[in-house]
Amino acid sequence: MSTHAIHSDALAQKLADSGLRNTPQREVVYDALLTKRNHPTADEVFARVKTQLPGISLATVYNCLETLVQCNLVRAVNFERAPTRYCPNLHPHAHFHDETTGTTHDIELPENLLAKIKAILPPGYNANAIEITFRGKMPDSR
Amino acid sequence: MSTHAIHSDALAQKLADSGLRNTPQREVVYDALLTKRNHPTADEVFARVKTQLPGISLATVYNCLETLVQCNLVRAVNFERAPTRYCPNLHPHAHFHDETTGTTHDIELPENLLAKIKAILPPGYNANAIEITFRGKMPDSR
DNA sequence: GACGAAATTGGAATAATTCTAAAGAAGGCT
DNA sequence: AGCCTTCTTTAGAATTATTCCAATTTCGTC
Repeated sequence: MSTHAIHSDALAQKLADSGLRNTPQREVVYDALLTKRNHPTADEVFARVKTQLPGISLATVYNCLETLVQCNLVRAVNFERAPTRYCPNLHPHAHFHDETTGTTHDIELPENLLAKIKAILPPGYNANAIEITFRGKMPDSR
Repeated sequence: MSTHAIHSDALAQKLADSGLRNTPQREVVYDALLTKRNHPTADEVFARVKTQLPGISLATVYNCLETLVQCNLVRAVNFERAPTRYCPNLHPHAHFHDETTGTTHDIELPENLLAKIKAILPPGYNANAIEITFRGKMPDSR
């Protein structure tokens, strides 16, 4: 069984839950994110999936990514007006943006800290998403 | 002494610290942010300052806002590819983006919590900026 | 196998921001 | 005061990520 096929079941399931169809395009896009988890942009995903599905269009890549975000299989990560990046890590986590290399890295976010952060909201404020982003330098960015 | 003048001293000081000049354009842009602190976009700032300096250009508004950000007088706030908003609140704080109205609100961020958040970074990671953004619904957004 | 809905496609359109080159102000120096 | 250099502003063009559009294509269902 290929890596591709391993994930396609979970994908098909989530899509079905949302009343959406599974398609080759959605599979290769999702697979591209899972295979190399370095927060690619839509353009980068496009480049990757073209090798597997040469006829795919950039518009479709955008559509598929949006669909995956809607299904909660992928998170869209925005950083200071740079192109949106996509992240298949569903655990609660923050992002660290390395100024030197421009790369983005996941930072584990303990549940109890997440709770503490949510607790700073005044009563009545109801957050259904939190985004925490660091900018700075990493040990090995020379 | 006008509100305008009250702030222009601090502005002139910070600009001088960075080797930059004070100009009428920079003053009215900064004043526009201080007078109505509702996280305006560059376009909104442009609309405000035109009443005081009719000949000002949008490019200049962008330039001035960028200058104020460089001087650490203003923070640029980005939320999911929406136009950048500008915030003259220099205290450490998070942002809450109300899904219903599209408005952005400052949320006080206690120093010790900020320290705890920074502490999740692995050794060697050096953050010089943190951005924390909530998305959700506020009590009074009907 | 035909029908209707959903998905994909290429290209045009959008919109925030940045770039560019020229004109305008401002401070320093003699 | 006058000149020189540097910084700033300006208008408009350019850029670029993303979305929109209308026309196929695909797919599940009857």
